[in-house]
Amino acid sequence: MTGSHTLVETEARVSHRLSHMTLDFEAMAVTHNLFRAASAVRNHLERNVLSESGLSWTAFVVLWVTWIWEPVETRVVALESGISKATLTGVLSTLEKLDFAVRTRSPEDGRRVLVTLTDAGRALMEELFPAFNLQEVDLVSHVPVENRTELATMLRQLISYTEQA
Amino acid sequence: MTGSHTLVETEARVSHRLSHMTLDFEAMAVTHNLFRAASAVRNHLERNVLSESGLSWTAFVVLWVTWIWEPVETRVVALESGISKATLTGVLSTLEKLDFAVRTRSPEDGRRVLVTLTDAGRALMEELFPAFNLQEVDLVSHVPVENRTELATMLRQLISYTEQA
DNA sequence: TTGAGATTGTTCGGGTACGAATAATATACA
DNA sequence: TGTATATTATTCGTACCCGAACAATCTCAA
Repeated sequence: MTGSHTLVETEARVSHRLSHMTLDFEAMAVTHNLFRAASAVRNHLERNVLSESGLSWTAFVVLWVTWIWEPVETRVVALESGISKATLTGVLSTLEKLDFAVRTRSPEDGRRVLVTLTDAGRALMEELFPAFNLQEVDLVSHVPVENRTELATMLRQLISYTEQA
Repeated sequence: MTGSHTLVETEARVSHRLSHMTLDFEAMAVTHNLFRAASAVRNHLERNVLSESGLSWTAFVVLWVTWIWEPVETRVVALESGISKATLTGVLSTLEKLDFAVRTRSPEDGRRVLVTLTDAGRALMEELFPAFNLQEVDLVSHVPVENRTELATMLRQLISYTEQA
């Protein structure tokens, strides 16, 4: 998953390609590992928890957000799920086809659409979420206990940068 | 980008939904922030560096990997880029159409395909990569200097879990 | 040397993923 | 009252994304 080359090898190669430029390898390592970790963890959870229920990663996240905040506007679901409105439209159509979620037009504002889970959707989440969390525990088991809170904090600091812009 | 709800609110809601179950909220916070950070940083870099060159995130990563290791087998490119072989086929077709990369069949092994950059591809990377790194520096500026190496290390620990499985 | 098994890249089908354009609805101001 | 402006979800076009099935190629033992 990480690839066959070490970070040191990669840095040496990059230095060679850009020996005339000043680069911040530490910043590079952080973003590089951030994406490797995210995709590795995501693929792992998709294969070990989500695949049997036929749910994609994004579909699960949307279901999760809805489960917590229902009834909730699509605008909020997209924001909380970290996807665009356009993407959400497609994912919601999938979830409606699978009979896990329902769209309702808001009575107060005709532009808004509210999302709710079906009973099947709620049942699925009650079964899936604990299994999901169990895998998450496994996943972070390689990070020393005393560092986990700090890791979450630093990740949040990364997020905070993009928010202000 | 983070959404309108705080982590504390979310935890309270989740507790309410699953009050009868034991959950590890710290593990949850780590993976949650991991994905938020990855997608936030990715979107930020796509908008601020990649958009003007018409390159997608994945196309850039593939180009980057090829740039460093060329000539390189597609199998390795896929592995290093963190995408599947199937996805790479499409991305490489895009890069060939844009005249940034070239596919060559390996002389020694008829199954293998080697990837190389065109002159245009190399020129693009020499221009793009420093700009990219500059943004990366900006991105990590909110993480205290003395913690950055540790952050990279912890992310690598997350990756290491999925490798063994 | 031939044929079973492994490896590699592509194709296929279905589902994200985004920005831009669009249609429907609501708001504000004249 | 009406009309410009803003806000919302959807549609559209293009590109990614994966697993599974596939065809081409290589390996190695009988």
